[in-house]
Amino acid sequence: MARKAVTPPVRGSRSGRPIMVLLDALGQRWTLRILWELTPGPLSFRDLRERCDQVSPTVLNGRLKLLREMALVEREEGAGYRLTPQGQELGVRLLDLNHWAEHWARD
Amino acid sequence: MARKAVTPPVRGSRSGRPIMVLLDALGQRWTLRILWELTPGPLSFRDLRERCDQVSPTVLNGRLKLLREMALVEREEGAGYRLTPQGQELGVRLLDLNHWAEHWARD
DNA sequence: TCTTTCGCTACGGAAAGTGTAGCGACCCGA
DNA sequence: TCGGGTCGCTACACTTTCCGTAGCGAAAGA
Repeated sequence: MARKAVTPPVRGSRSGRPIMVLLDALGQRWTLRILWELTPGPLSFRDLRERCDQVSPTVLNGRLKLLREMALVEREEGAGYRLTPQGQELGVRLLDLNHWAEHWARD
Repeated sequence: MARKAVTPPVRGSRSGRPIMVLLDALGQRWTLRILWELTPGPLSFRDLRERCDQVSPTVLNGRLKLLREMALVEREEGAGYRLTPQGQELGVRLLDLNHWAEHWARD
């Protein structure tokens, strides 16, 4: 498919629209979950893995790499991984989503 | 989710927390994109597929089935697929996300 | 030195996604 | 009444991604 792509790895869409880049990244399994688990505070690689239902380290590392490239997550010596300020802004949206989900579950 | 009842497999998490169900569903490829493409208005199966970079009909149908079970999307005779009121609430959040993404892209 | 914990990688098997072809139902104009 | 077009959707073989487990090298105590 074309998604193997020409040059750049944005994979999901060649439109370049930021939302597409975002949707595509968030649409990979565990990405949203990882952000969610990091919103309360920093976590070590292993702890983060545990929170995410023991997701395989291969995938976790891949996602963290992606999220770091997107400047949503960063690694801090000693404290493990944490959201960047930009990542926290996204986290706020996730919290809102959580709020909505609670309500949605009572349909 | 509670809606899908007891036994099976929300796949991502056994916690039952709605946000987990949601994150898991949205974390499947194309799910977020499909919701996004439906926010402006209803689309036929084929049109929707075209908007989603010609995603394979197999996957598209699978996602639509899931989204319908989650009561986020419904099919209307003649008009194709469209968001339910609940789906539209989610769409609002996606629009907000879009707004943020535009800003985020200028990092 | 021995042990523990850290982030992270290797690798083989399993699952999910992809691309193409095409079916049955429906409509519409000839 | 016969194509020809569109609709939603499925079948199926192929490819990519993901998973689960094992384990490495480094660092930090004991």
